Amino acid sequence: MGITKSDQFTDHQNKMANILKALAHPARIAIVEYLLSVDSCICGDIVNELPLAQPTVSQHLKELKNAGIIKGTIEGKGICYCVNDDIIAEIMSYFNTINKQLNFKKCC
Amino acid sequence: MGITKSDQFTDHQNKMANILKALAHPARIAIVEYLLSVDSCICGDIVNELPLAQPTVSQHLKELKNAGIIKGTIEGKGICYCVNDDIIAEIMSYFNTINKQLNFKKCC
DNA sequence: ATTTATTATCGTAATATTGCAATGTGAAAA
DNA sequence: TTTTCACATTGCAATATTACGATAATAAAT
Repeated sequence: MGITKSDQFTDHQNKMANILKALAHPARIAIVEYLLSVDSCICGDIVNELPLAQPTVSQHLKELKNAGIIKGTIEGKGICYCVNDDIIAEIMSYFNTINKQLNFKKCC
Repeated sequence: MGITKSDQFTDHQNKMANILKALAHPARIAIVEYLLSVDSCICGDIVNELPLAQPTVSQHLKELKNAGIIKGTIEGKGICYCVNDDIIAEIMSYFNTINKQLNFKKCC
């Protein structure tokens, strides 16, 4: 099928899966890493930094934006992008919980 | 196309994307959460816990195993599964780095 | 040896994702 | 206002993913 049975899982499970899906592509990882590699917002040159055509980059940026991973604000002619620290905190908190549960297991 | 240009990105970017992709599905999130919800290894009843058919669950388990997220050891008739703490640590370390870089940014 | 229980694999259908050329849009600059 | 620049959208082709019925494989139990 290719269709996920989202309704069979909890909202939180679907939410986490969606957030992680947004990061589950090397181009989108590369975009996030690039946004972090400079001291301030990036206005304009993301396309030139990636080995992909402009429409492809635009699509990846859209997916990151939809998942809440990055924020974009219009700045004159171009757009200013930066990483949304709230969602990074959310991801870290999720894996922290997982890690805590792991510590209580004496296993395998 | 549907084909990712992996060769255009670094090994680490591809590796992180693959790890996160393994978790980027609510069924696989649910599997991990279930494995953590009990005190020891799970031997046998993962299929009954999920709202999916047995071949589908088997396929998801395989993807989690391939990505190194879970480990499975044959235990008599069934298989004992548990979460691989090494890879959870790796994920946490990655987002910790991201978070540190975020703190140095005064942005947007 | 046959049955039973558990997991894996195959084949296939439906849908999703990735990538890009072509084209559209909107705002600043000329 | 025309051009230019930056980005978005559309449309399409190629490939990947998700799901499951049918069936195989494997090992314990009978």
